[in-house]
Amino acid sequence: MLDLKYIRKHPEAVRAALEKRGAGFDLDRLLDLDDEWRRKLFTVERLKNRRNAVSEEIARLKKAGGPAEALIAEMRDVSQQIRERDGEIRQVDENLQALLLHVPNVPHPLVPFGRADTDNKEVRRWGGRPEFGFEPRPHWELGEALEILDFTRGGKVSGARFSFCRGAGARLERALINFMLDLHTGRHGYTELFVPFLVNARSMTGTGQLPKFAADMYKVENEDYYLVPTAEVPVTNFLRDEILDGDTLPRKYAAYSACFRAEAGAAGRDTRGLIRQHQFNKVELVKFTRPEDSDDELEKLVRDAEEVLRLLGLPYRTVLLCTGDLGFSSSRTYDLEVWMPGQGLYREISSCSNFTDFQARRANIRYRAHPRARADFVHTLNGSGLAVGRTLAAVLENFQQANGTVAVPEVLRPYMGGMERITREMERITRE
RNA sequence: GGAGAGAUGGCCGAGUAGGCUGAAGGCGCUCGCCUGCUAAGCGAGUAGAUGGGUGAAUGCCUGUCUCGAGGGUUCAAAUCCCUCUCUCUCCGCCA
Repeated sequence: MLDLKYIRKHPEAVRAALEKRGAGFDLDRLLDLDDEWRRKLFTVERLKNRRNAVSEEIARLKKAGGPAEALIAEMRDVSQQIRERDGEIRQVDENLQALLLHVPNVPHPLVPFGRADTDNKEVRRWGGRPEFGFEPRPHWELGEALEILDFTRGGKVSGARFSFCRGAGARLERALINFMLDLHTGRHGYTELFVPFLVNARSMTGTGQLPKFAADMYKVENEDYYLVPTAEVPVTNFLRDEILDGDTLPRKYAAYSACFRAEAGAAGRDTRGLIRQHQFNKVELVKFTRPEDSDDELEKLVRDAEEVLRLLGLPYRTVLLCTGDLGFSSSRTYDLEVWMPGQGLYREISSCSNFTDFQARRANIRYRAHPRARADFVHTLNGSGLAVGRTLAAVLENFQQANGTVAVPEVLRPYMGGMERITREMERITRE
């Protein structure tokens, strides 16, 4: 969330930022509530000051054996007034905080203005699109033909937007996860975390999913547990309510998790294949930095994610999101889009964002620049490194052969027991 | 799930016959002194949030709140009562 004091001091700057995002938000109502809250606070604090002073006086009188009845009677009345006014203030404050949690982050000055994803700016492009001597097929056709992806049984066992990986497909999924984690922890200096897949509402609020996007998530009935939509939530909240030593920054974590998304409002979109599932795997990168370092760290984060695609040999482009396409909590976001030959389009496979102090303020994550310095909010960043299901789909489509088999990218072979090619594999039958 | 114990400042840890304890003491940290170097020693300082005032500013002055969370009793609660959460120990159950 934004700093209320900042909003109070620079209401026009905030208004302009919200306008650029195309976010319809009633800033005046928030400012009015803030004003009301401060006025009421001021009056009740005067009463409390009086109560504190007289209470001391009463203690002194009683000790000296003097008469305190008149003062006690007066305080009875004052305390009653305080109770009433505290109630009013609390009401105003709750409304104010609730509203504040719905204000999105202010876009970074370098973010291009735009209304929709068509206004995003491509910043680089890597890899030639592979030439096929045949019509490349989409991954769901390849996967089903090879019997490594099974959407029909996913539907039977769970429902729409669920699937099974089988045999070499399951192995490939696992290989990708391990390859990504090994790369980021081994060469990019991230510390691996394995995280809870269920988190509480406080965590969901910390990273910005709640309260505004409750409909996008799965909640466990009768429990304060949500299924994580991304490892960003548990990893960022890993350091919630902590004060970090400035010397330990930046802190970089890589975490695999399953991700669960309700995909409310996506009815009819991407109904085929692995692109939009209710459950998918992802390796997430999260950084905690000093405010002055977050711009540079975002660039490095994007490079770390791109490295995965380069090593796999998957063509991609990097896109800077415009103001209108920016996520709620983000100040600046780069998307990586991988080339999908079977569908003839670039498809988002990673999203790397700088949240500045927006999440840190919600989750109360601070640091001290020096041991005596006052604690200040860190900046948080995160990015997919990468979405595993979509990566698997991209591998199938980019490495498909004329005969319907799929070559295994060089870097994955050690993770696949040396397998060089995925062919249709019959169920193994063990005989006694 | 059953029984018991606990939750205090960056950390550890005092504080229950309610008032002068926002909080002893220690550790850590910062500054200064001392020291050939290191270690030790000496002195001072060191919670957070928020309102108001003031300043060009690092700030300074002042009020309020915070001893797991919420509620209650009282003129007054870290201290009494209720509810909840979490942690630890034992038992049960389980991967």
